[in-house]
Amino acid sequence: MKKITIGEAARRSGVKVPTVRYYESIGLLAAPSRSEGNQRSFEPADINRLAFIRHARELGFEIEAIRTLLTLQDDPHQSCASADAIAKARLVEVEQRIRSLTALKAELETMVEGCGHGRVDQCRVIEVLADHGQCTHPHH
Amino acid sequence: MKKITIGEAARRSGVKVPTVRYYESIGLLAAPSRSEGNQRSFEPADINRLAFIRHARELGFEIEAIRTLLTLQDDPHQSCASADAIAKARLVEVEQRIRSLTALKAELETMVEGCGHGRVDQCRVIEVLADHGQCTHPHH
DNA sequence: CCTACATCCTCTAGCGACTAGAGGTGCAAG
DNA sequence: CTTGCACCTCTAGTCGCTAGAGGATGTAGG
Repeated sequence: MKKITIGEAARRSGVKVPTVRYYESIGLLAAPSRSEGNQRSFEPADINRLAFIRHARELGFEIEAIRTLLTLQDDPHQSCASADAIAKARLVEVEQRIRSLTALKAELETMVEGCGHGRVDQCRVIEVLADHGQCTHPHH
Repeated sequence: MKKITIGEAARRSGVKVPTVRYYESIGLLAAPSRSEGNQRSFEPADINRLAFIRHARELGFEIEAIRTLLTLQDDPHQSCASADAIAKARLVEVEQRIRSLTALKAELETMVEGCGHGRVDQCRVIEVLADHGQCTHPHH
């Protein structure tokens, strides 16, 4: 058995060292065995689990959603309906967020374009912020 | 002078009561005068300021950016270059975020579509999460 | 074997922008 | 006068880490 230190686990999974310890502390990752000198010694499976978590985090899944996804992964004979539901919910969130950010972008563009680069009292950025009624797009 | 209570200030500005107190505590809003019984009494100008803050927050500006925007608003003879720069920076952020979310959306769609609604060991959602190499889009 | 240095350990506190709750006071209507 | 809501302050919690203190371990070179 080659021992994988936390540093190497971090490098291989792309999760930072303190974050690995954090995941262990919240029970997302099982506590690994320890060396004589009390240092963590990870298994290859832990690296996979960390990579899974990292990827899910990059996709914006919350820790609790990931916890559910991981329990599903741990028991591959279950129905994947929950995984499907979680992913679908996340998709809806992302679509909503894109819509709202797109409206926002239009708003910001109007602000920036309208700015005459003069003094504040003619500045459209400040003006639009002060008066919501000037919003051209129903972003909120 | 009609006194505006914190509750009415909240209703009129769309900022929640505890959040109004929070803004005061971090110096975003000047501490208002108090009634005999130590209750806050706001001016109409405070409502405008709160509405400004709320709108800026909805547009995703950070508190420190809003602090700068507010000092600009307080002195309308200044150049609006800073306001312009802040808005432009925010626009760049928003555009970046939209791009990344759009890639994410494609990823999630692939996951959800591929899901045969069977057991976990055939589930594409879990599979893709476990193996970053299966990502079709360079979202991260 | 000793030293230097990177890496590891635990623990606590901090980030942003609030939000929730405890425990108490003020105020207007019935 | 009492009911009941709105107000007050203060502390602690949220999420997902991140930073730092202060110390122990592991490894490579001399």
